[in-house]
Amino acid sequence: MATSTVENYLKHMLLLSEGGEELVSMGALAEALAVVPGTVTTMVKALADSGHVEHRPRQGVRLTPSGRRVALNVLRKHRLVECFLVNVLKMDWAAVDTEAEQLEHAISDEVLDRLDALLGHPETDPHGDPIPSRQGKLDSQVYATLATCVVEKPLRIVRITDQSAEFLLFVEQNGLLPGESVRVTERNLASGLVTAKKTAGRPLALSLAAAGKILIQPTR
Amino acid sequence: MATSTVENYLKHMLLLSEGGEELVSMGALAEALAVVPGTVTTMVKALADSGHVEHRPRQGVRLTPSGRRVALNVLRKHRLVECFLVNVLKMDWAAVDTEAEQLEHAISDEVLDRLDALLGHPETDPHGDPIPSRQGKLDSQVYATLATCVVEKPLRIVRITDQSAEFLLFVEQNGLLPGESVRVTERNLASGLVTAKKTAGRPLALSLAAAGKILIQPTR
DNA sequence: CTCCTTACTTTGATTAGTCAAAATAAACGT
DNA sequence: ACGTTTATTTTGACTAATCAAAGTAAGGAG
Repeated sequence: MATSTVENYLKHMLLLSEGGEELVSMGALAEALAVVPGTVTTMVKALADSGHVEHRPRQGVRLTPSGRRVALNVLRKHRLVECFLVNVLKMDWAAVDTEAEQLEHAISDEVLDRLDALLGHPETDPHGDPIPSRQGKLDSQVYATLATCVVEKPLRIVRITDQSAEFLLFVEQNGLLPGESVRVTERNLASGLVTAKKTAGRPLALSLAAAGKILIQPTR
Repeated sequence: MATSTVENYLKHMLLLSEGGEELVSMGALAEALAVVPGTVTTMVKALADSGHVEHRPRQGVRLTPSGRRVALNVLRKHRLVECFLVNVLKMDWAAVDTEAEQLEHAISDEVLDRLDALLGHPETDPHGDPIPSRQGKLDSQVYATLATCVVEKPLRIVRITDQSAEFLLFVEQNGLLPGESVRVTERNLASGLVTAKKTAGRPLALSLAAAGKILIQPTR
């Protein structure tokens, strides 16, 4: 069995390679895992020996099919646990990521399946992040964001791509949860400001950086 | 925070000292934790340094109040998780101990409290083992067993003190679950055999060793 | 082309937890 | 009381994961 450290390395490689790039850099991984780069190099070499990754020295690292399988399983656990914590235990949206970080390494596949059934086989977690299927299929649809969408068109929020409690709290308090309807009334590249408005609500200003973390799709 | 290894040492000390004895021996701990005795000695000395136990060289070890507090918290997590797995996820009675072994170190106090509420503040887990209260109170009532009770008196099974899947499966298949009514029709010390009979059922023979793992109380 | 910056790798050391096997102490039987 | 058994402790070594700091490669900027 993979240790939880190994599971974390693989999970973060998956998350970092989601964003399109093929090879994941040591620096990005070190950042994500909160360790120094030297540690990552060492660990990645070990992971390469065990066949979970392919390491191109000085270039980056890529998951092998076996590594990807492990990573998807961990991600599935993480996101289903988040669903459980929010939907069943009614926990705070912003706190569940930290909790799931621990639980994802402790729950068995058996528990995972039963949790999945209990929750009615959800397709996304409370933040809108897609849940990998039992067979390892992960929805990798590319969405527009409040920073890139067409102005004045009606939109639906589908996903928040920042798990920090701080940002999630902000999102929650301004009613920008996945599923909500919204439209962008103004976008000023020069000032870096985006103004969004819920169907029945006052306008809300956000930075381009923040707007870029809110994924949307056109309504209808 | 205590590592899960530390939590396991403390938990097993608590369980081993439940049986009345004051000092827990290195050998018993090593056995329970499936490590060699030398490892336990080393670890116990570290635990003593951190104030969780009091170590009497060549005699044994005892939990300090702080160690006991940690141990009770872990045990509470373990047993509440077992309740959850059986009552909510409908998992197999005999399998949940192993699962809980992992989860007890991964769930936060926050999740613990919500789980407790969800389950309706149960007092015992599915095997009848008492759940420590949030304040650290643990029911330490001493029960009679099928090996020690009065013959022919009506009894109620309250607890099974063996978590091995093998034994639990046997218990389950013969309907000796906690809550069931039963009486001992015969006990032969020479042959080491106990015969038990459910109110409406055929007599069942067990060894004294097995009978001693089934705790009971007289009905009414 | 050379120097500089930046990312990456290597090296040596550290911590937690473990085992094997040797050393020691206590208890026990005759 | 003496030697033997048994439990415990000690010692030396190992693995996983980590960091600090020194070394190395690759890609610009001039």
